[in-house]
Amino acid sequence: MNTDAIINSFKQYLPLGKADSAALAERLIEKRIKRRHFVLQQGDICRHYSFVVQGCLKMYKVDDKGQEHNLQFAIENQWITDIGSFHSELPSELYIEALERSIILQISKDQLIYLYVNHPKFDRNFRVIIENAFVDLQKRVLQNISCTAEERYLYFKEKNPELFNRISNVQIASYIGVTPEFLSKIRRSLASR
Amino acid sequence: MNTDAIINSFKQYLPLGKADSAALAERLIEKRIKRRHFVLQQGDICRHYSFVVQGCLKMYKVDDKGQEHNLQFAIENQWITDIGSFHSELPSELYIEALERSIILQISKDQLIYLYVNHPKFDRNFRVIIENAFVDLQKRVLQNISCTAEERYLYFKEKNPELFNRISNVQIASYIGVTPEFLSKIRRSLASR
DNA sequence: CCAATTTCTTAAACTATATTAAGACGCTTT
DNA sequence: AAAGCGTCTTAATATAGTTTAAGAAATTGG
Repeated sequence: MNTDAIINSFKQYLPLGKADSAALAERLIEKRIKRRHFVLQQGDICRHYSFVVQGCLKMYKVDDKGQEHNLQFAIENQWITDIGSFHSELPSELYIEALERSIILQISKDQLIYLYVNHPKFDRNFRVIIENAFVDLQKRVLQNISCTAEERYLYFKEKNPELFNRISNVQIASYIGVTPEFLSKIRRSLASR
Repeated sequence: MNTDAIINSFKQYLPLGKADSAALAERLIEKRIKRRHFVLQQGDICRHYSFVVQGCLKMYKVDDKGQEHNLQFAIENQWITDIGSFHSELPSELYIEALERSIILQISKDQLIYLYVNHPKFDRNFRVIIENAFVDLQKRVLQNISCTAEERYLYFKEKNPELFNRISNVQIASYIGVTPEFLSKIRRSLASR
């Protein structure tokens, strides 16, 4: 199990010392997920935070009509989890599914609390991670209530260049909240300018 | 300055001891805000977390066309701040404005960090507050990309009964992301069933 | 490599929402 | 009482986005 990436990823916040890193490494579980396989399914309790070492995951909800709505993607060095279910220990309404063959590192609630209590840096680090995610999510809400689908598409492309070239337009359409047909129309209109 | 409400509000998470409560109370600033006056204006750095003791505030963005888009409301016992600006110390793009004559308690970044370092319960408490806000925000994104305006309106009403009867329809329309005229249409259609 | 599946696109008809303009109502302020 | 202001509504017209259906191109699984 290679934990370099995850330990490295904390460097941007409060870097971990040797003891912190070791404590973390001991508590991680590595999983390999095939394309189209699930890390979390609706109805299950989300028991882990997952860090993507390699690959790409999506988290989404399926509505009454069976349509999928993408809430979040995660590629290398990003975290993904249903925080609501994780903390409440109630069944999740979401799926987390691999878009590519992926390798993830997971930590359970018990182990995370152990880290919070015994290695205070994790407390701070995870708060910063959530705060950043929160700010991004606020921007997304503002966009959803104030921008056109075309603007949301261009913003997604600009802010996620890596992801943009890695996933299908169907996935992007589901994320920005339009049908694939309409996204196709947007793309044609943009191309012809 | 009455700090009962704010100390009480932490009870639902990790209750504060006497020393914690006193440390917090010492670091709060009380402000009285008149209707239509600002706690934060676009271009200013957001220097405080604000806790509403009494009254009602809204946080919103003004777009290029001068339209307001409501990101968040806060009534009694709720927190409001531009977390992005607060942490980055960069100018905010948002306004926080009083919809009613309000009383708030504010804490600055320095003082908050002091609490985090010397009274670890605040670390945990503020993380939980943000996690809960994060989960609500995710639900709102999911709604925005998957529900009709009518569904968003009904959900808002159900989840915010207090607020619903306290603010104008113009404010609700701006929050759910439709024009006031269209909200009026939705309401007529609902009334006639 | 083949067969199956998914993806992307097009177009026409339809539905949801925005825009513009106008008038009615209730609240404040003078 | 009058004037002004914000709110709510209505309606006509315009635009944004969905639905349905179909076919071609690309990707994937065996």
